[in-house]
Amino acid sequence: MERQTKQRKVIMEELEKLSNSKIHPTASELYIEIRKKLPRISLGTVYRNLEDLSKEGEIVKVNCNSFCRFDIHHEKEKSHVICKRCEKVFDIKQPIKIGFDKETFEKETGFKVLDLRINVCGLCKDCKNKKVSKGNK
Amino acid sequence: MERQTKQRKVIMEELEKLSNSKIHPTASELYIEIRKKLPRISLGTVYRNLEDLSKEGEIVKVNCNSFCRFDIHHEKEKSHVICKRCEKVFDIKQPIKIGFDKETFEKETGFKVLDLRINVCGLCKDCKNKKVSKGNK
DNA sequence: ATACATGCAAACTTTTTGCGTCCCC
DNA sequence: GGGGACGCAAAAAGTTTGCATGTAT
Repeated sequence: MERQTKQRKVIMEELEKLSNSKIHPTASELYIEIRKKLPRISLGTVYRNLEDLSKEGEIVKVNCNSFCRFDIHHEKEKSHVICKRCEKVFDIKQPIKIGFDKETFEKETGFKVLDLRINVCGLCKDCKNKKVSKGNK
Repeated sequence: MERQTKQRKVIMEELEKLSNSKIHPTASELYIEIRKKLPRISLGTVYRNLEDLSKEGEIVKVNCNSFCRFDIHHEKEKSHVICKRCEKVFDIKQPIKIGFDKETFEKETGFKVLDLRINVCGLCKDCKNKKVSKGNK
């Protein structure tokens, strides 16, 4: 049903490659990378495809503070570690077990659960040790 | 240490009132509400205070898709239910239990954990039943 | 008194969109 | 061939910031 364009294919490939290297790029980081293969691709196309892929459940959009990062969709309940300062996203080794019964919740609330996100927010090793005055981001 | 201004006080009061009514406003929704009490307050002030309060751990900033919503900080591990379509944030009654050992994680990774967020993403009762064509948001 | 917060408006960043063209099915 | 996707550029939306002024301590 979705048209398989050159652009869409390369976007998926690059995101997959980066995600496998534990890098979860922003739209523009991915755009820069993809331009090495498709120099005429537009940022709008990257955004449009990432949005579609995310709606289809092919990839995961992780909301950081000022922008989003993207990850390929391995499992339904993948957790992400997010640094509040540099806004990088890291993976977590083993999945976090959570006591949540989707069926009961849906029945009780009428809410349709599409996915569960566990975000561990804090400061990464690099940012933790940087001194910060009030002004810093 | 933090200066107790009229603005800051009212922002906190209003957010508390709304949160207690299970409403988790965006910055501009809160701004509109606050202007009823402080007509000359600026949106910049609302943003500045929300940012500070969030850094101090007084409130929680919940990243939805296109903007953020705010909630007063009750517990360290409060979960939020987020509708992907209307981007409203709902509370969840009982806390979700999760198998995550902060100390071990910090020791293993060097990451400093500030808080844990469980986001249940999906479609709320109202949005679930609305027909959507590809164009819709 | 003075340092910090505010109001205002302009700027910035990220993301979305309209439109004419291209190309996948 | 036709409709959906693309490139381009402009716009939108949310958030941040510089500066002069006001105000909490």
